[in-house]
Amino acid sequence: MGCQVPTLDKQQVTILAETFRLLGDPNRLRILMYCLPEPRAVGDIATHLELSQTLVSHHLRLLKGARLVRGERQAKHVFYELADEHVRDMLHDMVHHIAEEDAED
Amino acid sequence: MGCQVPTLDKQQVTILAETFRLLGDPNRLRILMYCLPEPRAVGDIATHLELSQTLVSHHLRLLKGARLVRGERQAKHVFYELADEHVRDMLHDMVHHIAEEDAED
DNA sequence: CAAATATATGAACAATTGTTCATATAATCA
DNA sequence: TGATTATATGAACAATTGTTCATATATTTG
Repeated sequence: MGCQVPTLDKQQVTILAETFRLLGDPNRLRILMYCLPEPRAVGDIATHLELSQTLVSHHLRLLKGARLVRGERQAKHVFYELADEHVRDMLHDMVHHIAEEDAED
Repeated sequence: MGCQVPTLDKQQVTILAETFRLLGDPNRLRILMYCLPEPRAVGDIATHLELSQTLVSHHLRLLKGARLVRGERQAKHVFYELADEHVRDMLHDMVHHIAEEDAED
């Protein structure tokens, strides 16, 4: 038999859901994916994804609040990157699973 | 160097985000988690999670639409279970990562 | 210092979404 | 068949959320 998923109580599930919710917006997810390979400046993200600077800032604030991302100031620029390896692995796993599901049609 | 996450285009990211969005609601996620160990009837889910039957049905319809869950009728009851092993693994991985992130505080 | 560049913040609005209520469909049993 | 149980559906509403606009803060450079 496979691994057991530990049972989470109502509150823990809500916390987990909160993370999923943040990943659930296309633009926010695109921002995360773009920051995956290397730290990116806000303006760079906005230009590359064709989003307004304001919108990118708002989204980054939410992602930062959930510790999915962290930003480091270098002179006039603030570079954002994934907060840690767990977030990176998490995205990797999800993309992997989604890709495999698509392939099975 | 670690594994590379394949670059997804705008549309693919949107599809991925759609899955995350569905997992982003606490009640929907609780329903999924409850169906993780074994197939569950709608009424059972509603009772156990203290949600209205209507609400559970609505959520199950969305989850089913995204192929996260599938239902099988047995007489008067419809039993829902996770659609496949990918969904199961996906949830497992996510819970795993979230749990580890919490533990690092 | 003022000007310029890069990012952040707050208010406001449109659109989406979770939930409820009322009701319909499906299946079983008397 | 009609009655009962289990689930599904549709409309309506309240609340949340993504986005924009205007403006503020921070950093560098003249």
